[in-house]
Amino acid sequence: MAKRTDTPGRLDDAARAGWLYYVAGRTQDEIASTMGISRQSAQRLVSLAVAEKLIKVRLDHPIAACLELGNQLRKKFDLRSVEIVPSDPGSSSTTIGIAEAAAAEIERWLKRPEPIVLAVGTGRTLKAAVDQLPQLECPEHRIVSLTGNITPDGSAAYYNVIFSMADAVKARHFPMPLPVLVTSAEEREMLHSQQLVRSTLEISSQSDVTFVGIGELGIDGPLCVDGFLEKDEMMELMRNGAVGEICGWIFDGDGKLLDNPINERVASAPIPPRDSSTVIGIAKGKRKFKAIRAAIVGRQINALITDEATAEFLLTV
Amino acid sequence: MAKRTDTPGRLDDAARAGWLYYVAGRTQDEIASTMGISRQSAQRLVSLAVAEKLIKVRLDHPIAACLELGNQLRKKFDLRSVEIVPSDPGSSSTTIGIAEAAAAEIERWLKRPEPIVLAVGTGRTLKAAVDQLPQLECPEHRIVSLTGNITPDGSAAYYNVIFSMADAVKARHFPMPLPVLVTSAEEREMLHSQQLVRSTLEISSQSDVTFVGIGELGIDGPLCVDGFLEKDEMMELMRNGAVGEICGWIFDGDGKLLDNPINERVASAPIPPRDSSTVIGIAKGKRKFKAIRAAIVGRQINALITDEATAEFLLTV
DNA sequence: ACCTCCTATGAGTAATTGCCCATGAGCAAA
DNA sequence: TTTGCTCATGGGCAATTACTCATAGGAGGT
Repeated sequence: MAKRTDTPGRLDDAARAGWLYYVAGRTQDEIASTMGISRQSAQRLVSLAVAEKLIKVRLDHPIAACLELGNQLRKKFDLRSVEIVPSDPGSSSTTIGIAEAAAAEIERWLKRPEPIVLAVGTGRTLKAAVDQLPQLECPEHRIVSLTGNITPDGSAAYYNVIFSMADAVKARHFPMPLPVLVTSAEEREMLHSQQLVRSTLEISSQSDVTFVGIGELGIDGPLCVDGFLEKDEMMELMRNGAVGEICGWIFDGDGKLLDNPINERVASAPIPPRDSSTVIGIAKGKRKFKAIRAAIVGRQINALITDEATAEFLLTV
Repeated sequence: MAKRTDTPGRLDDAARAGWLYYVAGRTQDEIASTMGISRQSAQRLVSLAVAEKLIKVRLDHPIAACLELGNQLRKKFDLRSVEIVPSDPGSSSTTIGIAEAAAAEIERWLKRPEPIVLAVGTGRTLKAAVDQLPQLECPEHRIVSLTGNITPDGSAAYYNVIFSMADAVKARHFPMPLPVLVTSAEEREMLHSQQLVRSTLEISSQSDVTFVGIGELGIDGPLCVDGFLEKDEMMELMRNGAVGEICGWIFDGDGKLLDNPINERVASAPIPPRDSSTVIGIAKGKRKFKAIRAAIVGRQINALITDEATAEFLLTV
């Protein structure tokens, strides 16, 4: 995953080829001859530009069906905002589409003139969204992570997105210098009382807008896959009615945070208050249906970015 | 030009198809079967989405701005090619950046398989560019100098670049065995009628590509600094509207060669014909703004390598 | 100095896309 | 109803693009 930097000019070339191809609309043959390389090399540069996410495509048209679904959802659940993107029935990706839409929404918030605090959770979907962000300069804003950046084995949590975000967005950013899960409620108390952590928690509580992924439970869910919970712990949770999690905070089918030993060990900041702050959940996909519904009805989130299929499910239940 | 709005659903479909194509990365065949239409219709929807600018493509890389500027310049002045490099506001160098870019361009030409004639002018910028060239073997090409290699005091002209070029590039090279300035139009006639000079002039007129610097006038400009003109001659020229020179050929603010005693004494080859040959000007910097602009509008050159700041100036005037 | 491994490159080929044309449906005017 | 026009459609085909494979060049290790 680490990017090769041994040929720094190569990305420049890729950018140039990608620009000529996508923006200027030249063919790869023309690009090849203007850049003095072979057609195949031109093709490689173009796909490199795509692979490196130098090329950002966005669709600038409200699709009527999506808008309508969004409106209905917003009314039904009293949400602050809902964004629906088209479903792609042929893809099993849990990020495609909503990542771009979330990136656009993040960008809109960051382009506001007045200083804001933007909080981010964690997860693959959010990571994919942040990867879509363009370079932005917004020194007036603050970006804070709700979740710790250390995994159980002591390494940096890959899906902690604030570092990726810092690469793209020039703003003050505040990681949470904590593990994701600690060993006991007491340890959490102790860590949270440290000055550095306290001030980060304080900032997060003042968040104007928060972007969070919504994780489903299950042995294939992120908490297990990323090694935060053992299989038997997961089974125990699910027996107790848990259906989803946001930033590690586990909730049941009504979206109520569970009162159990796991939640006592979650070191994440509390989700910013939904009455004073916009908390946008980003998630789609059948496996997440129950978790998303619970997060909404339990008001763990008050805004949503999802896809058509998920929206239709939410309207039927 | 007015778009039909009688089928409002059509743009939605276009948006959906465009989304599936560009964001979800599906093929048009897949889109067609998903949407229940023929492949051709899917293709039409996708191109409609592009034509209606529903699809916004953005390149997130520093050189994107340069490419965009270059494109605008190329269109505005009908240039064959334009290359813009990032400006370095902290540097007052008139060569940094464009020298490397020019070297890359020279290299691209020299790597062409078919034999070409490459002509070079003179000047510090071009010298810096040639110094960036790697060792190349291209015995099939010919490299010719447009300008003489003897200064008024009889020594070799330091900024005559063909000798530096010969060090790096193994090709047949043709210096111009003349002074830069002669004493009269008659002397020029006589010298140009020599067999050796005539054949060199003949080669230069067949140049496929020409690289020239653009000199500004003024008592700090190259013509004065290098001792080709006296201060009072320079003042006289500037009173007559001269703003710049290429290979010693002095032109006014409209890029028209001046009809005066100095130009009659310039022994350089004529600039190769711009309708049949690519003549690339290499220059940047505030002091050269007027000269560059004149060279372009007067079509002394038909291609340009410069930096962002200069490009922005050229777009505003 | 030699060897090995890795990566970039170019050719060939399959897949995909863009374009032109003939056709026919829809619609307005006669 | 007929006529004439426009425009979407789908087939066919040429152009363009993506992928696979074998090879060459170069860095790094022995």
